[in-house]
Amino acid sequence: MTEIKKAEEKSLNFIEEIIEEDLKAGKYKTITTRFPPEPNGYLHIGHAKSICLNFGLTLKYGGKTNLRFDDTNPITEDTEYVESIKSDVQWLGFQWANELYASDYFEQLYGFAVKLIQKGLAYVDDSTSEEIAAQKGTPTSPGTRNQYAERSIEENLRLFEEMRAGKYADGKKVLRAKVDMASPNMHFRDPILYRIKHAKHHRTGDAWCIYPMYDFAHGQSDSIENITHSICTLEFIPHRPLYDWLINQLEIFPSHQYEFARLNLNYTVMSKRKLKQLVEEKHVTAWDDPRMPTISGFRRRGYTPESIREFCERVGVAKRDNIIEYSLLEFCIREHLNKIALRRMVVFDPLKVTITNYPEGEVEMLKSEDNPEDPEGTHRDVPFSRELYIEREDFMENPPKKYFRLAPGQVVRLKSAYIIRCEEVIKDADGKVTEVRCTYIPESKSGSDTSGIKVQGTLHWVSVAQAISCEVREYDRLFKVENPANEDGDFKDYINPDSLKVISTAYAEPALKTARFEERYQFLRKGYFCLDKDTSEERMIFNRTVTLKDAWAKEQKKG
RNA sequence: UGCCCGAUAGUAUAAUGGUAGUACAACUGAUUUUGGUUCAGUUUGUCUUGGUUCGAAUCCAGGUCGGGCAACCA
Repeated sequence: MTEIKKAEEKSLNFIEEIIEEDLKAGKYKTITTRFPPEPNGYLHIGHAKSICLNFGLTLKYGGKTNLRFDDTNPITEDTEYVESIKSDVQWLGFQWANELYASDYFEQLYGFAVKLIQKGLAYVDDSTSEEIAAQKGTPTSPGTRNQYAERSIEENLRLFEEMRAGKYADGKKVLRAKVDMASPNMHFRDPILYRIKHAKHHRTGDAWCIYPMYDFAHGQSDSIENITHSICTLEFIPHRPLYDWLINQLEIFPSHQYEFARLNLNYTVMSKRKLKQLVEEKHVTAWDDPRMPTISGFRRRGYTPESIREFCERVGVAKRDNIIEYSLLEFCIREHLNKIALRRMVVFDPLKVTITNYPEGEVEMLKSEDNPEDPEGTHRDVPFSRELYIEREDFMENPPKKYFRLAPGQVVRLKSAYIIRCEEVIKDADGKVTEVRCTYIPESKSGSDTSGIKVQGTLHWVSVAQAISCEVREYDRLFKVENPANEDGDFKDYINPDSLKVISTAYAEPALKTARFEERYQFLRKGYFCLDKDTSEERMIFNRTVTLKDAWAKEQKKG
């Protein structure tokens, strides 16, 4: 047998390399990761990358992944977000080992803080936030410590207890770690551990009026859960020394933090704050507006979990900043939908075609494949009659070169039906074409064509009498520029005003009468579509998930 | 002007001292009852300057460029 290396396995990303080394070295028998969202907004496609990474790792190497809500700021957090996050993670196809909350650990974290005070490594500071900021120094000049840092352990213990008891108003006191005010790492300059917030927490209610800061909650929660690999994004790199310092001083399970570059997508924004603004200021209809890069937005738009997972796989995991091209996402969804979508015909902008040699009142049912990619080869019946609609753009009175569609004297095939020839053009007083009269070639019937006629183009069509009127929503990029966050001024100035186009004149073939929400459709020559939740008993509404690749549009652009 | 992270085709991502590869995008062409799909092919890259080495994308040093860090946010 020849020693040709078999198609090389997919190379590992840097986190997988670390895990394989750890496992090989016997550092851990099994790994534990966590996905740690703050419930203060909906998840976006960037979170999807993190979800796929964290859950994917434990699926690959064996282990478990917790869903942990990082809910240490009661002001911004809400159960609505908790619910949306859970449903998004499950929709993506992942199941957490435990549903946990940083707020579950408040008592334990309080104990950690007491321990730190007892070790002389934390103190209560009465300074205002302005004073604290001023004393912090700048990245190029060291900070200075104030007199509160000299308080005795006993006094700190008493004061911290009083803070918890609600004796002080918001902002009057904070608990700070005593580390190094001269450190070049700003996070070491006596970071704040606890602050006072007399606010109702979505889970603990009024039980607490002091809340731990991120740095005193995240790493500790990781440790409590025995997280072996705590994976986060690049901006937390400078926090890592503090993460390690606290775990070390507290003498608790040594979780380790690893950082990767967050996902950015061009022509959109990827921050919860900005997405929230778009929702609150009504630039979009909701968090799940199909134009939003949220998981719920993509879901409503018609993206499948498989396609999002494939996308997250393809973008890779590394440490350099990146902006992924939207076309990769589109490739992933087309690839999946091409395999599973049911083919249907829908005319968006109808132009009436009368087949003058087809008997009036006659209706013929023609078979058309549900999906040519599907080996099962199921079909549905499509009615054909004397009066049809075709797409207005599929007819031109004076066509340019390489126009393969209908024109005076020209022939085209109607998909799954007959070849027709354009005989006559009817116009109104303004010269607008209102009807095209054609003849059909009876022996050109699809599947049993003996006409010998060669056509250049095939059109989609519907029979007027049986067609269903419906609405179609076409979406385009939300922003006009590749990276709105990087432009001068307000990112909202770069919103694409044409991101939504509503088509109310669409006519669908009758098979779509039984369209279902979970089903995916390809409207022939138009794109992939799904039923929108705004659909009512009276009217069906379809979202365009993505267009088909369009070589003709490209050709025209070259014009 | 302190500290930290990074730099491979248009965009991502491999190559872990030994032939710079893959995907998307772009472009040709073939097939096609979807101007879709599929297939075949083409173009395009190691930030820079030195050094180490038989050999450097990879190691070392200097530079350049990009990003992050001074919230009682996470």
